[in-house]
Amino acid sequence: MQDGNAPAVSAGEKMTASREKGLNRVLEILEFLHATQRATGIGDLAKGVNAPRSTTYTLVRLLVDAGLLEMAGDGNRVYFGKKLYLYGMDYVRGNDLLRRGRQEVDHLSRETGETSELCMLQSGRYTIVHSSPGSRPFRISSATGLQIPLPWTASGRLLLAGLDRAAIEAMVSDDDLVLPDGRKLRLDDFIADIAKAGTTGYCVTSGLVDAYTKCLAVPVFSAPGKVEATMCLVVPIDTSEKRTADLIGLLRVRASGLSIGG
Amino acid sequence: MQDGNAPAVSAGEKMTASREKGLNRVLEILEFLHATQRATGIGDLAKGVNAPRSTTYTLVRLLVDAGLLEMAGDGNRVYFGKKLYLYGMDYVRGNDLLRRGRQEVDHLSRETGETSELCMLQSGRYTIVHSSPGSRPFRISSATGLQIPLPWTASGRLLLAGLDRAAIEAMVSDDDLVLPDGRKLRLDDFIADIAKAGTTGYCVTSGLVDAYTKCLAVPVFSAPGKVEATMCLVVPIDTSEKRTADLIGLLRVRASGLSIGG
DNA sequence: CAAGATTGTCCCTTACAAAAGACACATGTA
DNA sequence: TACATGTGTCTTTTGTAAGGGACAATCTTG
Repeated sequence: MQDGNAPAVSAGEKMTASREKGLNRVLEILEFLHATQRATGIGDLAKGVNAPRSTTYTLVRLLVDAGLLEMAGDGNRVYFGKKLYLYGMDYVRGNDLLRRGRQEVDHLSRETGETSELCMLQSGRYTIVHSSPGSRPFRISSATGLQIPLPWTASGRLLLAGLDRAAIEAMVSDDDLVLPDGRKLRLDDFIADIAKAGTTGYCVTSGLVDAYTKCLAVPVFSAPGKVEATMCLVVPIDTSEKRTADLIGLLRVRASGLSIGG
Repeated sequence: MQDGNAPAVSAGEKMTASREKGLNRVLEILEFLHATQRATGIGDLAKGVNAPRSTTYTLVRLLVDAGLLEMAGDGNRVYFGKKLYLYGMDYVRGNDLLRRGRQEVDHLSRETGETSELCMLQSGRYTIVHSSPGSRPFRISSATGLQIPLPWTASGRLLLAGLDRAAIEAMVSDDDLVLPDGRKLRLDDFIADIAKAGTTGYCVTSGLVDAYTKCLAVPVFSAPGKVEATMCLVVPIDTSEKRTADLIGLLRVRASGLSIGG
């Protein structure tokens, strides 16, 4: 039986330092680069993913040869490579929803002037898959690919609609319920929100991730009842009732255009 | 010394069947999916990359958990996952040239009505990184990510400009010199073409990949003398001298806008 | 419905990759 | 001039993951 699932070690950092599988190391490397969003030296990379230098060198060379990573201009830094871009484009091509969703989001933000986003569940976390900045002087943009705890967002509530309590609990850790400002949501309230969002067909949250914005989200269905993604608008928190309602109406129309059998 | 670079085994398929590294298997899987461009069953995948079934199952599960692959809608097929899309977007974000190049290509094809492409070297092969179809009734489009032997294209000649003979020979296999219609280029002619393309600053090839098209290409520089990419237009082979010249002129202007210190 | 092919899971063995660490060579900085 | 810090390459050891193969559970198909 051994242990199997990483024992979390939080701080200790000794943990028998058992051998790691190369593939996992690679996944960590990619994730690390995604998190840092910049070309990184191999030494730093080794530190960042907590891997031996020698191993890191070997893996990086392999990945560079394969084209998944590229040496960044100046010298000894690496970042994502063309291959990953090509694979990503393949994903888009194979995924109608994403392709059309991106267009719709771009269109929406031009039309409304507000920041617009397409969001999906990504291995149990809320992920901004595509976003288009609004025309407001102050940008409220979160980077594409950003992963945020589900309870922080309106979209999160919609994405979990239709799941039973157990499934929801499995996806939401205790930490996730703590908002950026320190407040802590009650799990029951969150689950109630989800149920409500599921029935009303949209969700609005105010001042959750920050104090200045409201998030209006609607579901996009891949099959009746199955929420595949959400589209949302991020607007100033003082947006009027009427405009909010109008925007939600617009969102719903557009989302239903994207949905399949929803 | 062992062997190092895969001995090609063409047909025999016995080759001591030495153990393969998991990471390499993964790279093969990704490459296979890229080549087939469709969701694939795990069994077929195992056959496709010539790996044991058990290994393939393990690796696929790992990759699906990591989000690099996703189970495709119907049942037991897999294809690229959201993670790869996100990494790909990171690549674009970190790569000015690609970002601006894509825009320029889209713009060019709208402006001229011709199919327009951005091409780069990708681990020693010519790769269409982005393409935008023209407005002609018959589409002359090759898929993004397609890899083609360097000698078949105008862009290939430009991408190799600046390299010495040895480097060129290393990049071009004998097979690469055989055109789709069976004709075989002479290596010396090809190298002469490269030199000429390097000095004139553009390259035109007629009827190389197919009998109906001409390819007009210009280099994009990432540093003086260093060709990082090419932009090209694919036009009907009977395009007039004058229009051809005009288009090349346009291409050169746009490419120099993209270039850095070129 | 039997015979064949395909799918998903599990176990055991051993070939081999990950890790540790030594080395040579750059840098920077007291 | 020494001293720390970072980089890139090599070698050796050993823990473990890849591979082979066996299994039950579906789908095909004549």
